[in-house]
Amino acid sequence: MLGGMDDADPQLLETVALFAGTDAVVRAEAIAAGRLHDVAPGEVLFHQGAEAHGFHVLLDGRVKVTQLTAEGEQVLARYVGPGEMFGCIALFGETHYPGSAEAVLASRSLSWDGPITTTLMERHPRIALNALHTLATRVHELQSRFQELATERVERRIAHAVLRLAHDAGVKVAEGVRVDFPLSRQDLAEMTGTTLFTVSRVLRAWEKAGTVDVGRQVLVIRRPHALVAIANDL
Amino acid sequence: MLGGMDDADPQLLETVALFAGTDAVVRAEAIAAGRLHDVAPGEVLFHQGAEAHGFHVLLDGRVKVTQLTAEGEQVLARYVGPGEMFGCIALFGETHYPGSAEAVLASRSLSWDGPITTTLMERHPRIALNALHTLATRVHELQSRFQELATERVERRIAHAVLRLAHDAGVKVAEGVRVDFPLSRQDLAEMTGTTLFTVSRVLRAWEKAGTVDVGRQVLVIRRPHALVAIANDL
DNA sequence: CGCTATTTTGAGATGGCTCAAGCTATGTGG
DNA sequence: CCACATAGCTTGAGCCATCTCAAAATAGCG
Repeated sequence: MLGGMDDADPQLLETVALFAGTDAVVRAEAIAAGRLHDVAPGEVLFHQGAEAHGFHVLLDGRVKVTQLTAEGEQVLARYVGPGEMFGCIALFGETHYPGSAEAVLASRSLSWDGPITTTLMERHPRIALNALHTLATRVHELQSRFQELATERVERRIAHAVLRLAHDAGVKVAEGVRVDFPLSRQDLAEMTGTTLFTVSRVLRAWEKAGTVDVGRQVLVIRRPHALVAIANDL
Repeated sequence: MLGGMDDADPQLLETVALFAGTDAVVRAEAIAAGRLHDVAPGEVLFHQGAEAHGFHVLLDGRVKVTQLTAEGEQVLARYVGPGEMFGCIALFGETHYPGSAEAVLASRSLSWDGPITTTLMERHPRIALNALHTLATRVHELQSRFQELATERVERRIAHAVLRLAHDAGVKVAEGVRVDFPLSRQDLAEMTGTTLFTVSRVLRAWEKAGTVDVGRQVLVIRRPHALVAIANDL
């Protein structure tokens, strides 16, 4: 973790949705005003309940955002990929982070504190509109997940979660598509509102049917269309 | 439903969060650019799947936003109260409404189409920042509901839903706090991911314990603290 | 090569769903 | 003003998807 951004690559934000439609000068200004963080897998970027000190964009790697309940149960809010923003709820809404962010791969992020973010957006409304677009998409996705949890059985929910992971974090390999970061049964359970035991049974059944290959924290989707069929209850 | 806003009350938007911190001239400009809609209970403001034709602010009344699944099950996304915006996901994110909006009381709303909204926000970044604040709060609330659905049993979830309704749409009456619009067992079931039968049993049990009074589409909370105890599993 | 975290599998318990039947406010037309 | 229709609600009984808990197997790591 380090500050001092004078030597930073000016192209860092070129493919970041938040800065879409802004010109290079604005992006350079933003890079200069931000702080760059480098974290190793397992390192925590911020803790649930901590006072929000910034708003982040992930440049590289993968970050997992979780929420812990009062009873000690954990829920996995989402995995953040390169180019996505995170830790933004605290900044625009609450004053404290509603969840924790932990790197699951070596990651690099750029962050800005509240006043800087506000100034940036006031001067460049396009950035605020981009952020609105992203948050609107997030609300929509959360509503879909809520609907799934409210109306679908476990197997379908897991199928949806796996398809989403394949789409957002899948890399092509010989046998199909592999999720590009370590993913345990527990993680999948926390995403879909079930237990690691049930996830294990479901994945095992899929493996026997030749739909996926599973290993320790490894998931390879062999036949995506079979999962689509399960997800859509065909 | 009517357009032509020349005779509209210039104070219409004074207490609307989206316009907080803007001056009267800007609000007058916004009112002039918007369309006013009057709807009776049961009337639909927009249908799920329809192309988004606008972004709305509720001035008076109460609107229910629902989503229908491919299998025909319904989920209740939220109730919208005076001063809140709705139908905004479609505008900033998707191009079609992800849900339907139906008035549950006589209601009045003001709406703007996409280009007007964008122009307004580009000229007055404060409005975009206010919208960001609102959407961030929505994401946070949705995450809480998701967490509840994923980790809590039915009775606690219903208690949370009822407390939220009392807070957002409660009016003081002699016996306690009444939810100020017609609310069926089915509605509560669609909010909490359960069935109307289970909701009926739970409310009945609470009534016997003196915690609430229930009737046809009527709900009065007599002892909020008892519900808080249930919601927090004390 | 042993330690530890992860995963698998089994057996039993159960919360909440399903479906059927009856009940009761509320509104409506005669 | 009453009989009736209707939408909303209650209650019961049986079932089953999923959870719980225990124990063993496996894989990776130091």
